[in-house]
Amino acid sequence: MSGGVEWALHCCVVLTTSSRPVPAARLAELHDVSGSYLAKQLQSLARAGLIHSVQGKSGGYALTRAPESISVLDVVHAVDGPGPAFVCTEIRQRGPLATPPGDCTGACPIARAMWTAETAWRDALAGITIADLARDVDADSGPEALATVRAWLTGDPAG
Amino acid sequence: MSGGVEWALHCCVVLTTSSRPVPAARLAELHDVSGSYLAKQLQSLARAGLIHSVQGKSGGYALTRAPESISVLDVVHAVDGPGPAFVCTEIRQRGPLATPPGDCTGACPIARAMWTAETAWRDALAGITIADLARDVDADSGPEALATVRAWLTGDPAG
DNA sequence: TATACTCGGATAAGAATAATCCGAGTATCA
DNA sequence: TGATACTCGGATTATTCTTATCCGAGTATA
Repeated sequence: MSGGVEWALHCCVVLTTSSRPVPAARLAELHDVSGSYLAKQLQSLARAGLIHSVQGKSGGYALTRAPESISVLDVVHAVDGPGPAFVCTEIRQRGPLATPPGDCTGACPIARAMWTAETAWRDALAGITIADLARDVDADSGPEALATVRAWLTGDPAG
Repeated sequence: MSGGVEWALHCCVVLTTSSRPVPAARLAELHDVSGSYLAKQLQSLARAGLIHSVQGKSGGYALTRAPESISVLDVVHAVDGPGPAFVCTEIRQRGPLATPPGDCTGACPIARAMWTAETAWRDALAGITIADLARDVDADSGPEALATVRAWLTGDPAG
């Protein structure tokens, strides 16, 4: 799993505090990460339609949908791609004892087992929304935490 | 997820057919994969205690435990390592609005969400054993499939 | 006792990730 | 209305991890 997922999730959570677009550079400064690279993750989120970009002087990124309708799985798929983590190379069809292609109607038992587990993983991620995460942050650090973030994000660049 | 997991699982399944040690080179030929690299995965399995190596002229690898007591999760952990796929870099403790370390008693909500999903994934893999996979192969390809593999593995090197 | 076969760890090549840069476009402000 | 300053966007490079390979240590065999 690429580390960009963590950054993307944190960005989505803090974006729930601001209805105005937030520049990528400001998000990078808030999290103390490379702005040049965070831009890449934000572009992935934008391509997936989770956030939308606003160009121009007071532009930036803002959530496209309500936080309740953005699942953690949506973010993971946007950043890491929707493909399965386990890729079956059809080993059973290779070697001297290869299974005839006619007998390979479905996926091989090993791939089925791995994909079943991945489905459980995806179902768990699909059941958690960005709104849930924001609520958990409130529960952990108190409501003033995200309020402070909101003020910092929308405040004066001199900070 | 590294591709070696697929090879390791296939090797464990075919090893259920033979009580005698099977050389790594023979397993590689059966699956038509790089013998030099498959050796690396088998060594990982041996270090984890899932298989044991026998040196000498008629040596090779054999399962250490009964197939019913080796879970798919055991194999994945042996090859890919037991660490979590999602690593939390404690972003909340960085930047101008860093959360004080005193407030960070537990994992942050984002890490909790990701790790909950990983637990679901591990639970699914822990519930499937190598014996289950071998039974599924029988169901898919018929009992003669693994019997043929057994004969080929233990048979004359001339093939 | 010599031999041939086995595993085991240390060593290079390749791919994917992580990080960076500069050009295209738009709302702002004079 | 026009110049400007700030924004995003894709193409380019460095680094880490995975993949692949090789040769040396050890043991049952004959």
